[in-house]
Amino acid sequence: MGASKADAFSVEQQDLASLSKALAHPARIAIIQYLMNVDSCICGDIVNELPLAQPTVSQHLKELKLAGIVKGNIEGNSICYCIDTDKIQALLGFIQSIVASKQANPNPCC
Amino acid sequence: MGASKADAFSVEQQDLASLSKALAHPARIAIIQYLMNVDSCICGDIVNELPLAQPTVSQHLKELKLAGIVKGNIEGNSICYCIDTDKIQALLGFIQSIVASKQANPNPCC
DNA sequence: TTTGTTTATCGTAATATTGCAATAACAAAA
DNA sequence: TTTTGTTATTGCAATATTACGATAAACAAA
Repeated sequence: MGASKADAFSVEQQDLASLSKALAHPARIAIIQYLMNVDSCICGDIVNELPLAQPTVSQHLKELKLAGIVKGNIEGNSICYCIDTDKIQALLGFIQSIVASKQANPNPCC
Repeated sequence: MGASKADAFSVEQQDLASLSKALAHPARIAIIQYLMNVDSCICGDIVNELPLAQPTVSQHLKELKLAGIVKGNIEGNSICYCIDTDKIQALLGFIQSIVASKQANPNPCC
């Protein structure tokens, strides 16, 4: 036996896990931080910013795109990548609810 | 060659990725949701709530504990697990900043 | 001490992720 | 058309994760 019993969980649980997984690599965090700073969205030089080869960066971008955290526009020769906040709001809401529930209800023991 | 070039990234990027990785499995999302609902923190029956065997649940709990998202107190025979919001605040801040930066700065192209 | 209950650890098989060289795909420029 | 620049895809090796049976460890209650 081995991996992936994910189907036994709710769609919401799977979605939150997928979004988290998209953020679960330092290179993908770095890509997001870069996209936040650049703001002019003249991406394409993301490869130069990261200590990784071009195919690896492309693969990480693909995962971010698939998770709906980033979207890309073809812009002539190169591609313009930007942050997409639609999907990530669900994860934001979940993490906010964790913090809020703890504040509203300080645990009796720990 | 293969996996793990994580050392090439900043500590902050690694920390955010680690926190995200801890959330990157539906079982661990389910555990957190359960701990939020129970609020009396009489854990231990988490195993009955999940479609997974006891060693697997124990392993997921260990990962959450290691990431600092959950902490456990020995309570006589069983163990009382609760949510720990200390570490997760960093991830909350990061995701908030993603959404905020996009609102403050709607991209020119996508 | 023995028994039962509860959680952790070990060992291992199945599967997923990561990283990159090689190469393809494609648009723009020459 | 050929060349150049840019991003995607393929294939594969290295490594990490997931899941669980077996077993250990810890402790309460007989």
